[in-house]
Amino acid sequence: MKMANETGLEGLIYLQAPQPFSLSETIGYLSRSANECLFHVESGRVYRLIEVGGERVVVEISGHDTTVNIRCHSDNPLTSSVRDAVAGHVWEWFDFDRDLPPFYEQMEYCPWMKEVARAYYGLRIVSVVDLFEALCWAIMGQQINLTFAYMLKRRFVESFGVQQQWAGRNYWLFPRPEAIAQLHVDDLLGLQFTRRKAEYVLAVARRMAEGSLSKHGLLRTGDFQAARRELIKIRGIGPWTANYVLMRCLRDPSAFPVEDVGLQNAVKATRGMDRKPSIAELREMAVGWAGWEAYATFYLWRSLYQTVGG
DNA sequence: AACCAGGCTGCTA
DNA sequence: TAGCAGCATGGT
Repeated sequence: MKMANETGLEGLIYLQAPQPFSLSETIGYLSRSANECLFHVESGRVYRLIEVGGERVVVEISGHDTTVNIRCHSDNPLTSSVRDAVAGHVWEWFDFDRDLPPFYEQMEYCPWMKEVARAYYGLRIVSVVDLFEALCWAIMGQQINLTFAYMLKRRFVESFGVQQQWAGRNYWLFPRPEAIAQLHVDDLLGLQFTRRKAEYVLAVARRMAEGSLSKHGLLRTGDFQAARRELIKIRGIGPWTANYVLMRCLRDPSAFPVEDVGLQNAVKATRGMDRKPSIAELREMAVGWAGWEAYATFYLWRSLYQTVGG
């Protein structure tokens, strides 16, 4: 991983953000749900508990578009290796490796998408760094409204996750596959998982716990298509879920969850259609996005809700 | 109260 | 191979 000008002093890390980058748009995206249980936004700052190198650190993110400040709160003094790992985590979280100008150049040829691209200029895909979290979140979100999906996630996290307090507030780490692998379907039915979703999540947890499924393994060849095929072989992971995970976790900029109802509704609203586009129509509309489908999708999702800004 | 929701599986033809 | 019923449950 390449990191630009990362320096640190005690618990403070400065990341020089690649340009363009908009921290306020990013925070706007992170503010989309009041029901989010894994991080929160307060006074324009993002707070989240992460675990890197065996160390648990509450990161507090502030700053501006050119420099992102990460204040680290931990029980132990930060070693340089943990500091590097925190910096790397945030770097990936905000997709700082991406060279974004080609995306905007390409969107200029799509009359309606270029407006969306301009509206959220500097927004980068906020990734879900942990593969297990990304898979579970996608499975939980299948065919239900987002409000209910957030509730399912909260119950799952608060039942089986790792809790830590800082400054009088509870923070949670997403449950580990090893913990979930030991559960039974019945343990999740009480959280209002459907039987199917419970089966899917447990099977994914067991694969990850035994090591037959991992982020590194999926990315090993660098072939996103191969990763997609491997994911779709798993029961409960269909095209939408595979593409969602490729987009949010494996960071394939061409991943395209075309089956996504939210995306369809965003296109309908953006283009003033009187109905949702069919999947075939959406594919046709997206031919000009080639290579950047994930970014176009993310921007369209962003257009679905309004925030007061960072 | 019907219809929708960030789909997937497994059965039919 | 393609089409589709059934799933299961909360939100609006």
